[in-house]
Amino acid sequence: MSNALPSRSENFAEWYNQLVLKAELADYAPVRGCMVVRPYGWALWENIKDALDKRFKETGHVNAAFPLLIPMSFFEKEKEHVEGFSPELAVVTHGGGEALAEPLAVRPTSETIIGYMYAKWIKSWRDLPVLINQWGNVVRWELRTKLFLRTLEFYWQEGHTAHATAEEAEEETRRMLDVYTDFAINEAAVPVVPGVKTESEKFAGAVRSYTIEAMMGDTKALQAGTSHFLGQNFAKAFNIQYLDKNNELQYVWTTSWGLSTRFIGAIIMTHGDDKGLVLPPRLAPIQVVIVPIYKSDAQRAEVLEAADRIRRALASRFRVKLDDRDNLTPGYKFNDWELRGVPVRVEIGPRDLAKGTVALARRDKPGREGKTFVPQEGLAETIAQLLDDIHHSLYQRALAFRKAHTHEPKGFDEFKEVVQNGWAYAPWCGDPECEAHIKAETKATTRCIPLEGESAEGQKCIYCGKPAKHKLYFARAY
RNA sequence: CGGGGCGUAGCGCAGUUGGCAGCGCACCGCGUUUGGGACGCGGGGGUCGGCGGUUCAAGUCCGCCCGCCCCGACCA
Repeated sequence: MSNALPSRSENFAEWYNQLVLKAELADYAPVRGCMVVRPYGWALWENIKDALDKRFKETGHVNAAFPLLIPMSFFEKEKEHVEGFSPELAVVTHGGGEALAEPLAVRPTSETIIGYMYAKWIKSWRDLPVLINQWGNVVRWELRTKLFLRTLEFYWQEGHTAHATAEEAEEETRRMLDVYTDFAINEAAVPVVPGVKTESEKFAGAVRSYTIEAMMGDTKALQAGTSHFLGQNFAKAFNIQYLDKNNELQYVWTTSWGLSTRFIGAIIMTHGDDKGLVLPPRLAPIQVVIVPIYKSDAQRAEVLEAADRIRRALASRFRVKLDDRDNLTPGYKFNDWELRGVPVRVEIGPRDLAKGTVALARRDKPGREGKTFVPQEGLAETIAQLLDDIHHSLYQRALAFRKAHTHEPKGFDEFKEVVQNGWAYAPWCGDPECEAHIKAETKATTRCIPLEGESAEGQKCIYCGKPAKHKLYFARAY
């Protein structure tokens, strides 16, 4: 048990850090707050990327790439945007050995440079809508960092669209929120609450921000994806104008939406257990690992041959790995693959050769409990069903966890109590000052006003007692 | 930036009153093992975070600096 992780209940933060390192998802880079995404972590990101990219294309978007360096002056054009982002900009002041005439910001997000380009490209109502997404990296000089959840540099996609009308832009904003919700639930098995951010929690420069909020294994909330209706703020800042059908000059309406490598953190903290990662089957880099078991050299040859035959038979349907490392015992490999979160493990040994079976172990039920013996005949179909079953039970388990830790406190005393270990769903007056007091007293922030929430009609603010405007979720958050 | 912890082999650490730089794991070789974290024997590997000082002698004492991690304020 030399590689044992701390348990989640004893130290969740430490469990998380060690798990990321030991499962070889990422490692600390030489620069504070930066991480190296290792091949296993990147493979997971690639699967996230593929699943999202497919959805973006299906909803009419195309990919492009905008530059990493942005003239500093661009950030001064939108008032809220500059206030929001200036403190965390990394700035390039020198190039080619000389001081630059104008410093360049390393992009923290690309609304400004894309806005600048859209102003060039958009002239007519016929040019609209513009539906572009970019996969890339951004830099934000955060004070306090954590692997995947908040690093100085992170990878993400950012969609930027321009529309003729507010209605169309709003519709786009909501459509992409739906895409994220669908992705979270149906690919990552992560239950999320889609909703609207309050004024104080919205994106710097947005009219309205939407979010998907997920509950982590320690009951804290994580903003797992965002979609912003930017109104005409950036259009006016960057002069993105077009002539409408009546030959009148109009500003466009824009949106932006993003999901980052932070989502990997969401997956880890939603599904992981004390033995390590539990990866959702549809995103797992390795869906099935085959562990051969043998004693003598003769057995080894026989078992490996059968194991490889099984690998080939499964390879067309699943991402499969045969663990033929000869210097490790099966017991070690079982633990190793459980740490790495592989959803299904196939064990094949001499006894199976004789009987035409394999042992099948499911990661969501670790140890001997999740192990069954099944015929080799029809194995692919058995595994397909098992992966599907694992996906659904992971989702249901996480959903049940969230429900069990979501409360509707009667008064503020109870509110303070429940947000120490869960979410509070409570009425609120809508006053940012009241929101700030709640945060100061409890560390809980407003997460979102759920799209499918209850009316706050006739209810009183959980904090100040004034008439409530919304019923929303409060939680301590990452 | 405030509080805490730490910097010695790839990782985790020990190093007493200043006196040959060590242990466990990992790694390499050989052999035996292999159905829930195997074992024996033999090996390789060091700018003790950096700079300066005290001393015959510094991982150890003194000063300065740097870096990382954790907890807070800020944030996807």
